[in-house]
Amino acid sequence: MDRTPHLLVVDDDREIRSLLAQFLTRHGFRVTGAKDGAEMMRTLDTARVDMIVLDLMMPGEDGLSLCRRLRAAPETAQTPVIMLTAMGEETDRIVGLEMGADDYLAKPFSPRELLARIKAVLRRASGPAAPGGEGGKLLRFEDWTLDLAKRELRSPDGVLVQLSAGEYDLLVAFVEHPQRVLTRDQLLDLARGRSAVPFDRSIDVQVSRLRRKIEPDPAEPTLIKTVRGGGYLFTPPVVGSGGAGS
Amino acid sequence: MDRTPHLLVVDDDREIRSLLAQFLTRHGFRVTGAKDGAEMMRTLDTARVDMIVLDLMMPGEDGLSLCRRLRAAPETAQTPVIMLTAMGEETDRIVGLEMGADDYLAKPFSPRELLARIKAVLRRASGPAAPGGEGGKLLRFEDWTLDLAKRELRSPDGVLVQLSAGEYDLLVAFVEHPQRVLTRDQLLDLARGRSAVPFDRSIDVQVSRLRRKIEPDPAEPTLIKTVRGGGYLFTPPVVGSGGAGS
DNA sequence: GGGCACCTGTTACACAGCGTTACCAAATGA
DNA sequence: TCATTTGGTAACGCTGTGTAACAGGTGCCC
Repeated sequence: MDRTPHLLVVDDDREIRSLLAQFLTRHGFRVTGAKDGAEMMRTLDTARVDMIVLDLMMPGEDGLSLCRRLRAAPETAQTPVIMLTAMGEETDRIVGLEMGADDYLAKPFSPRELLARIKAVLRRASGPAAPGGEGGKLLRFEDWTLDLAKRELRSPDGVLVQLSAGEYDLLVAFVEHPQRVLTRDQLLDLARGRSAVPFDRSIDVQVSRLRRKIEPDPAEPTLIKTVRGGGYLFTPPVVGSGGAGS
Repeated sequence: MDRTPHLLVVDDDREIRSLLAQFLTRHGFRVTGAKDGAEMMRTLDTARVDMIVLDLMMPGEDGLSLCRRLRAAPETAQTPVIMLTAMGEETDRIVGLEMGADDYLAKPFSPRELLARIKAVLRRASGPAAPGGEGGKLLRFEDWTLDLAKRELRSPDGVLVQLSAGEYDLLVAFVEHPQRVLTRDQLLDLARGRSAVPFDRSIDVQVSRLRRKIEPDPAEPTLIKTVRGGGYLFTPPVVGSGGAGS
């Protein structure tokens, strides 16, 4: 299962579609392009889409009309829409928001801005139906299951593993940033919300305690690897996560 | 150990390069300058670079075109780019995604602002784990398998070979630049992110240790050959992703 | 409130990784 | 051949990491 948020970019300009796709993919999204309303509808018919980035000005049916259709159909009424407007279309922008877009962005816009808006809208929408964002409550790695709602960890044989609060928080920090080297500072920030004091060894000790509970052989760790001079690395891929932002 | 982020500043104006280098160095970054695309590529070929600050307007190949090339090459597709644009005519048209940069800054800008953007982009770049196909992080040479996600090396018979962090980093440097002579300086930069001190023999020693673990006969190395007066050469072809070249 | 169980950060010590040094061998050049 | 340069690697010491032991803190129960 793939919980990476899936974006649908609708724009008649092939160049823009491709640049957007490239940029957003690089930042952890799955992106599909559509050159017009028909292609958009075809995609929506067959794929789960977490959000639509919609150009306002398009030949044929324009973004406004498409947005109205999206809102009218029950399957897409809840799907967030970000509207791209050309500069100087201020009035249209208002109409766009009235039409049911969740946000808008005036061209030309900076990539950083687009990314911020997308994340904000996804976060806002991740409450009820949308499974993107932080939606998934079950995270799986190797054959372990981490239940974020219940704060429970189940081993591959389904046994409940008792974790202390600190161990659990540390594990969540790892699981939400898998396959990346995390410094002790980052882990301290993610799991404890504080920064390091000189000669702080608390992360080391906590990692050691966590390993004792989840590693098949704590003396030869495979799940949580040490990177000398760097920090620690959670090695297995994690599924069920929406890849938390920074 | 030197894990300070390495920035590559590309600008044809020697003055600007030097000022930026000075300022950013003072704020804890390692900075390399390049006066044009060719110099940029040469640096990227042999050094680990965490981020590129790229001037848009340059004689010869301009920033936009360079940025496209960066995005097209698998080794640099993920490297964040901040674009420096001259305020004025072109700016509005270009500012958007057209450039494929992660952020942009209009000249004249305050150094403080650049610093803030750099930090923001670096923070963001380490956010969601790089996508691009799950489990695609496998590199193979001869019959060895190097798993970049898990930081593991498997021998031809599938046995896990225990590598220390330093040995692993060195091997990655080799594997990512196979079949070309790498000087000790380049290896030091790629594997340790630092530059050589006088009479530095650490690479020699580390190569020796690595050979002991991966060469069939360490006395007669075949994988890592010594190039007298030049450096070392990783001989086997590497498949999986990103052969060097260009 | 006192006793108790549990958690978490600190300290201390053992050990392993890495850079430096030193010495030797191999390659190069005369 | 010898002299010189260059690379291989053993040995050593510094530094980073694993973890046992300890101490203070917190919440619970009687």
